[in-house]
Amino acid sequence: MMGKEDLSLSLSLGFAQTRHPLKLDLNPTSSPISNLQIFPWSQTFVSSSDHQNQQFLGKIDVNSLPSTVDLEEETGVSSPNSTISSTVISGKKRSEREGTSGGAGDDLDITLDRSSSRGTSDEEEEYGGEACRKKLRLSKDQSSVLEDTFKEHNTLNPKQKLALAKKLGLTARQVEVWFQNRRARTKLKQTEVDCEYLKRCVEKLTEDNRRLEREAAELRALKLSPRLYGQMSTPPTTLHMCPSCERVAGPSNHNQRSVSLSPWFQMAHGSTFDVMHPRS
DNA sequence: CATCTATTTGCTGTTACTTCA
DNA sequence: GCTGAAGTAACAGCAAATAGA
Repeated sequence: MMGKEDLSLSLSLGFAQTRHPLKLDLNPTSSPISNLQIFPWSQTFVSSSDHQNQQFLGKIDVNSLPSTVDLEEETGVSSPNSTISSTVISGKKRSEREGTSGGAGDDLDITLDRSSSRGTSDEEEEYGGEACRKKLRLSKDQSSVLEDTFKEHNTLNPKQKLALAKKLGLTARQVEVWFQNRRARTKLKQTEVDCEYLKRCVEKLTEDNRRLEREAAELRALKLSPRLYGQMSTPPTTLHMCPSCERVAGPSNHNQRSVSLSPWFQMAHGSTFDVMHPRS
C-alpha cells in the first residue's frame, strides 16, 4: 500500500497534461510550490525514439513484444503474485464499445490494449460465465516498479506500457489504469497543496487589509488634529499610489519595496514600512 | 483544402474491493 | 468478528487529438 509520503515525493506543478495542462502559477518566485520536484520528463513523450523513451528503453526492452502467452495475459489472466477477488461487474458499455474496435491500428497488441480485462470471453469462462470485476492487489514489487517508472515518466506510450506490463506480469490495461489513477492522485495532492497555499495567501491579505485600514484610520485621526498636523515637516500627501502597480510609494522611490515614510508616520509606526512584508 | 468519421488517449468522477485501526 | 475510514484497482463517460477517407 502506498502512503502519503510516497505521493508527496512525486508532487509537481509540471504535471504533464499535454491536453489539459494544469496552469496554476500562483507566485513563481516565492511560492512554496516551487520547491516541489519538477520532473525532467514532464514533457509527454510521444515518439518512441525520443530521449526520454530511450531512457525508459534502457530499463525495459520494449522491442520484445509480448508473446502469445502475453496476449493471453492481455485477455484478463492476472498476475500470479496478486491477490484476486471477484464481484459482479458494474457495467460493460465501454467493454462493448472497445471490444468491437480494432483492426485500424498496425499494432495488434496496442489495439487490443483497452479491450483487455473488460469481461472478455476468457474472463467470463474463468469466473463461471458471469461477467466479473476483478480487484487485485498489486504486489509490493509491482507497485515499486510502477512507482519508479512513474517518477521517470508519468505517461507511457503503448510500447512502454506493453513492456512494463510484460515485465510485471500484468495486462497493459492494468498498467494503463494504474498510471491513470496515479496521475489522478498526484493531481489531487497538488490541488490540496495549492489550496493550502491559497488559504495562506487569503489569510495574509486579510490581515494586511485589516492593518492598512487601521493605519488609514490613524492617519485620518492625525490629520484632523491641528496641532500635530502643523508640526509635520512633510504633508501626508507625499505618499502616492502608483496607478500601474498600485503600490504605495514616496515621491522619489517609486516601485521600491521598502517605502520611507514621512516623519510623522515614523513617529507612530517606526522607520520604514515594507509594502510586501509588513510587520504583523 | 475542408469536412466527416473512427479511433486513441487522458481526465474526471464513481464504484467496489482491500486493509487497517 | 464488526465497522467505518482510507487507499486504490477498475470502470464509464467525456473531450481533445489524430488519422484516414
